Amino acid sequence: MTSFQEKSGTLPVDCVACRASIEDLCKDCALAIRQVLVGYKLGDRTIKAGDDLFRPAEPCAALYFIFEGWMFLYSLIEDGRRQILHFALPGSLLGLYPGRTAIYGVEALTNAVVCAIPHEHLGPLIEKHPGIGLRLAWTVWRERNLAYDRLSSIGRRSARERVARLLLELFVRYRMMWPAYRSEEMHLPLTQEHIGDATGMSGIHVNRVLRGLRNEGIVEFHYRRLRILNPDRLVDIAGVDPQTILSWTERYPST
Amino acid sequence: MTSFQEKSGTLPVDCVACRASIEDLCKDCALAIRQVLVGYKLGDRTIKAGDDLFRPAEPCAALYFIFEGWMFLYSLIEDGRRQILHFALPGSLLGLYPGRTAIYGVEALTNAVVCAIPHEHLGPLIEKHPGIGLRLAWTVWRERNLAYDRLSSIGRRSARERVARLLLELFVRYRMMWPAYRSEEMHLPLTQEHIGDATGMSGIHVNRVLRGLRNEGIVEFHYRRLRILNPDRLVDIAGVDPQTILSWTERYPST
DNA sequence: CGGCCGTTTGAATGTTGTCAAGTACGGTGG
DNA sequence: CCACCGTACTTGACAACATTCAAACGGCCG
Repeated sequence: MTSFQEKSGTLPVDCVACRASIEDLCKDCALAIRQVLVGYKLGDRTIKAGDDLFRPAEPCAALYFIFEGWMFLYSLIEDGRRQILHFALPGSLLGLYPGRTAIYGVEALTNAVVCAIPHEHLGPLIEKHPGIGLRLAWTVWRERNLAYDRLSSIGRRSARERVARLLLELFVRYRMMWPAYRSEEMHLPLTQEHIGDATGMSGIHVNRVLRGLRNEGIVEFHYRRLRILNPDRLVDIAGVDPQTILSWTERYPST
Repeated sequence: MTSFQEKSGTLPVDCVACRASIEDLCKDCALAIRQVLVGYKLGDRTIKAGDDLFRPAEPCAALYFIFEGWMFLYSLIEDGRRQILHFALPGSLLGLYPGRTAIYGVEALTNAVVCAIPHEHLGPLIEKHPGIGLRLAWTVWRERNLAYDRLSSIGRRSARERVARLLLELFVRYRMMWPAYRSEEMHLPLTQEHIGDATGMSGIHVNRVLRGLRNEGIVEFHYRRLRILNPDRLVDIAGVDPQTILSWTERYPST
């Protein structure tokens, strides 16, 4: 049984300096608004790799932002098979809307830190700062679009194309967060099983596809290390247009 | 080239009485807020069955609500294959956020009427009525959850289960709109091709699956007429829990 | 060094897609 | 009312793709 009340206490997140969580909500808001958010926050929480923030069908009492670490949303079916719905990087929004039980679970891939805003603070927060409501909607909207992208990939593309698309997505989203490291290599904390569960295929077949991509000098993924050898070919195989790739990383339009 | 300026003129939607479009945003808002929306509206537009409201990659200049008719969101890939992302019934939200080109297209399955709120009116509207921002976020959140449901279905379930789930979803969502007709029969304006494009399978295989379901006395779908013969079995095959089914139809929590 | 987890590979099986041909429905014009 | 036409549905045979099962290998950590 997980409860957001058990705050870590040891790791107070600095909301004002926080690059990750608040970016989409408050990039061009006055610094003041960030400080406002601090007032509505409940506390922070750390989750160990492999643990759940919440499980499927478990009530979820707060709105979370990931401050640090990788997590993923998943759903389970009766026979134990799992579908990964979304990989959540720092800045992702995690549980919205009070009194509802989540239809999916959230598990940490690495050790992670999330900050929580209790649902009952949400109404007052938005009354005071209406702009945040629209930004919230925009953040969810983006996640919805990403889900739609994945839907086309899984529904209409071959195993090879699906794997290529997922690796590309994770690479692009990761690199946006640390643009300083302009490397074609990254630490990707997944197993081939995870990739299979995210792309709707068996882990074993993921392996075969990866071998193919490696032999052709396109990408290498081995023991949680991803190397993009031929970015252009990868984009080509993934079959996503540049427009769409941009949409994975775009920020709230500052008018 | 479609443009929202070409208002129908012939069919002014009555926003105050409108059951469909505004329900989620304003169910327990004062009637006054509905009247406010009228002021922010641009006009209405009719779309003939088979026509697009907008095409993939086409800029989308307004926020639309479906007032009447069935539509669907789709994306296309190079070789012409299509993935249907979502079937939109009256009340669905259609294009959010300014200056962006949609990554998908929207086509009408039946003749349809939508009402449009220009993006530039959105900011002022929400400044004045902050509650609407949160409701907007909630609406999008629901669509995101629905997309996640579909993702598990397509990614992890057999053809038979996927078809069952889709028919169940459409039936449940449809019946919520007209609860008066408590019939197990409905007009479902799709071809088997549509079902295939939505479930990630070929139209031909959809046919085989439907034959199976018909032979077992579970559902009949023939020339746009859907009949649920054995609801319990259908839910069972679709493999969705009652909790999830409820989430497809739930409304904004009135606190 | 041993054990464990994740990866790698092969062979057999199964599900779904493709191709090709035929059939039924529903609307239109005579 | 009927003949006609186009679209959608139906069916079978075959091929392609992905899954499953089983076994071995590899890195990593105690």
